[in-house]
Amino acid sequence: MKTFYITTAIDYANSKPHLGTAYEKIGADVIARYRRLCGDDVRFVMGNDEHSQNVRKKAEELKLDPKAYCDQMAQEFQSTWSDLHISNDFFIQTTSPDHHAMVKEIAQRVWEAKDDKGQPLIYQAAYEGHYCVSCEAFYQEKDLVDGLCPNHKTKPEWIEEKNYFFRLSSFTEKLKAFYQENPEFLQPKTRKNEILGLLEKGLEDVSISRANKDWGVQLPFDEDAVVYVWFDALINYISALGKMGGEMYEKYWPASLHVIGKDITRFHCVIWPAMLMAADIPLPKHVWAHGFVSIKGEKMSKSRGNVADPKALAENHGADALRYHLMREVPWDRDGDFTEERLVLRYNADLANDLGNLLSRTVTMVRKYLGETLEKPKDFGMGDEIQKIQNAIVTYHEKMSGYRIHEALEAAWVLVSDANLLIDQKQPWTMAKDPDQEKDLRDLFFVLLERLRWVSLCLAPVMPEKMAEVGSILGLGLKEREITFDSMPQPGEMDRFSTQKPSPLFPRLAS
RNA sequence: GGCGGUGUAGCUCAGUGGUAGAGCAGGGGUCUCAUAAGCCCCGUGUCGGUAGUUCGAUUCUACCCACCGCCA
Repeated sequence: MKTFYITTAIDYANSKPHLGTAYEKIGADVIARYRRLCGDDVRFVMGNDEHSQNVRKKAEELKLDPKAYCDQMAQEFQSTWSDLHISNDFFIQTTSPDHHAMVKEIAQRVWEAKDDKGQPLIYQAAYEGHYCVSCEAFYQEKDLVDGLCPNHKTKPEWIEEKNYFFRLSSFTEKLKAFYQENPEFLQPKTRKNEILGLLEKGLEDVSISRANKDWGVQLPFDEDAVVYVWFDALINYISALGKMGGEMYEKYWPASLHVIGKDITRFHCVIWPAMLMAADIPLPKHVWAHGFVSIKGEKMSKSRGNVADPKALAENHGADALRYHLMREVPWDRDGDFTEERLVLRYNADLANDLGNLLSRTVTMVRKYLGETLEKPKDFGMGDEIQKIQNAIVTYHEKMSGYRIHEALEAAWVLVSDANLLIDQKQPWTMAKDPDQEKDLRDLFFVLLERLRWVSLCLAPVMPEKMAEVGSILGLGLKEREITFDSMPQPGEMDRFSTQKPSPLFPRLAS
């Protein structure tokens, strides 16, 4: 069985999940669920990044032990993800012993490694500069705005300390060659162009430690320093699989896909591959850098006070509706805007009017005209309609396997709108009055139920709960994580539908 | 400042060397199975601006403007 290891970026543990992080998790979840339906052995991991100084500071403010605070936040994140129907198999915390051990192991490996010229890949040097504690980054004089951090508008500290550096500069050519040989590694393409531009300029060495003893992973070769958060955080993708060389590692590494935001491609597509090369570990197959969700055209930020709470949105409109809306309105390869008004608009148009009502009218008519159970008609005569289902599925798979989620949804929606059209053209309520047309009526409803069955399968990655409901109304008796596209009866091959009385799947929302 | 992207109907976007389309919203009509849902009809918008290549450009080239991203 093909394995598929998918990860999302780990989140800073010191602020609650917002709509932007939710968007990333939902998109990754859709891909994970899709791969499971394709029959892959999927490992889907996400987690929290806990070694930031901000986390420790926040814990101090709350008078909590930092680790206790991290555990509390991990609970909060997981509860939100669960509310959003995220199907991750594991949630990693970077304060966990397994993660610490892995970071040390990899740091040690790199420490012992040398580049082509025989230079050590980690060396010590003095580091000084304007340091913003909130960013946990150094700034040069010219980057400051009126002497303040450009992001936080706070006065940075002047810090001079001995740091360990990773000789990233030695990897410029290797990475160029890597991108040459793996043009699909980073997608979408615009993000790749940015990285190629970086490589073209040549890479500079990066600091990978901080002089700090009490929060972080201690360097195995210097206990007075901890590993810098980024070097630490990236390693979660491996430590989430347990031990190096362990069963999980052997099975799932290298990762099939890292899903990240477009703001952190440099870490995932330059530093991370270089780290892995240095430690002699295979590189992940793909990185997908998604876009950002804005709110009413504005960037989401705490200072603007427009941070949307995904938990509340899911509670108000249903998690599946929120998932559908985000996946349909915010292209997975670009930025998009979110407003609750548009969510309601889309919900009513697509989910209530088109899909929900289609299910309702179809199943109601079947039960009324032909009874609760519909067997596949003998001498079934609408093969061309079955072919249309198949065509839509082919497009759907093309789009999904290229991670064009919003386009895949469009492809699946063809099945829905064509079904509504077909009903109006055939007018089954008229046919039902003529006993001679019963055979045609059975053919028609078989087609319609087959359409709905495949709609429910194709949309299941995006709306798992609601599509399971469709499945039970159609009497499919499916168990999540047990079905695959291939194991299901193919279009036109279903033996019988034992329908249940439908209740509105997506009740209309007041607009 | 350098590199890259975007700029098309109210909104979200697709698209082509021969003067442009979809969905949603809006207006009108119609069936009645259904969640007052469905279906049908209605879109002239200087395809960001200017110049050029061309018989002809929204589609190619150059420059400019606006916004965005990355880098400096």
